Amino acid sequence: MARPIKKEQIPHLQEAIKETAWRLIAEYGAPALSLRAIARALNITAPAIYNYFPDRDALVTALTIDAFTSFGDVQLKARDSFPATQLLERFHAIGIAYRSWALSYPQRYHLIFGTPIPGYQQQQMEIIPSATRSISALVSVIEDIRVAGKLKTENFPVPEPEYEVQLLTMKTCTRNYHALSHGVALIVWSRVHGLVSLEIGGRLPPFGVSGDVLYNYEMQSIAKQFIKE
Amino acid sequence: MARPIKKEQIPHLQEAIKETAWRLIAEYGAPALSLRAIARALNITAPAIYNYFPDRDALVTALTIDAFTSFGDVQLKARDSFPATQLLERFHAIGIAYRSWALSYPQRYHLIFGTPIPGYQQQQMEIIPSATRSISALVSVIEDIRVAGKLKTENFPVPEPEYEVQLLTMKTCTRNYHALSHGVALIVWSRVHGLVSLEIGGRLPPFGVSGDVLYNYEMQSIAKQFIKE
DNA sequence: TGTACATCAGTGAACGCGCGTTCACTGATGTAC
DNA sequence: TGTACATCAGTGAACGCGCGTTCACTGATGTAC
Repeated sequence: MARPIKKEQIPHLQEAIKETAWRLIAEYGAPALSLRAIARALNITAPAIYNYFPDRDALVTALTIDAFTSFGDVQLKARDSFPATQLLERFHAIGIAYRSWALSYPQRYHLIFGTPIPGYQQQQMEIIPSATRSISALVSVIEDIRVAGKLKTENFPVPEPEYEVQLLTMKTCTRNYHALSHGVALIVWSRVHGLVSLEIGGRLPPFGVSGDVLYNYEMQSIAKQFIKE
Repeated sequence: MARPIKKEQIPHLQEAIKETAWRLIAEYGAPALSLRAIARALNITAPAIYNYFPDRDALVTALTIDAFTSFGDVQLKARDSFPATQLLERFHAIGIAYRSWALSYPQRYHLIFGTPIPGYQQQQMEIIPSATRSISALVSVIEDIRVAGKLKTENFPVPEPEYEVQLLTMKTCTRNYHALSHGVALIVWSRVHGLVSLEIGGRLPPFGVSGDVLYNYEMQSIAKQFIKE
């Protein structure tokens, strides 16, 4: 049984724990993260951590939410770096920011978008809001493009009728976008994720084309396929 | 110091160890794999495994090579299910086989293409041949398409001159394809990998379009972008 | 201003666990004569 | 055909390790009077 967490505590150590955890994750990867290693790095005893997180999984959940939030902040900031009328620029800025964040924090990217940790799918509920928000920048811009009549969706698969039901849980988190916008965003995301995850996984190098160049090409391909000019 | 492995040993237990390892990986994921768990499942003592693999990493390396080999077999078989003249059909068959293998063996897919295990990049050398072979089906078909003059590569980024040098290590494993073929194959692979890894990671469901439908759409998009008809 | 007391963040010892790996061994198998 | 011997795959005990988590505790801090 874990100790109850009191809200009056000074958040100083709580933040220090998370920062140290990120440092260790960046160095050794998320699966190797241990409470004792964090405590060691902070010159603290391991049980002290239990004053701030009920157990190890709760810490990982908090880190995951923080990562999604940080990533979402960057995505939304990129979108809003152009006025709402310049949809293509917004789309492009989001794409650039996506890769840039992943290259800056490869282990955070792996934590939130990489191979799911086995036996750690339990409390997904707490993560969903921040995860949904993190991709909302992309979906919202694609929805705006659709509303402006500039989304090319010939041949795009039509979402099933029960789509509405499946999406109920997310409705509290996002605007009620058109199903096509969600679909196109998903494909765009999968392409960007594919390239970025290969790059930060170190599987691109031997092919003579740098990550930047390939990524720019892929972004242009995506825009050409889905956006009318 | 690990015991030397004698070649005269009956391979029966060696195979049983690997099969059990795959079963455990399928159930609990690769990072959780332990020699003791394998031994337990086989009604064997853990040290017995050292008669077949010098240490845990060697076992994981062997499993990785097997996974790449099995995956490569499927890819090559898919390619060769159509005669060398029907390039588009070959291309399509490879794509279908890619997703199908990943869905059948999600944990193997994660092991070879997913988040790299931290602190386990050492003996990549032993893996490279099987890994290179595993994607050679795709590259070879794209090269054939290029040679047939049917590859669309307008705007495709031109590989750097030092490309030749970087590729030296792979030359023993693959035919000497044109750099553009490698580049296009890389983009195609990243798209397919993006969608498939999201699907087997369980991150597609709430979007109302099934994995098959999305995947078929994506394959058609790829073909339309890169292949002249 | 000074004393008694409550709070509670962090300590230190301890728990039980599973892990990789080593080592001397054993006992079945198979060969040599 | 029968005996002596070598081989060696698998055993069982043991090692040292780091882990998550519990628990009774302590000692600084801050409040009440």
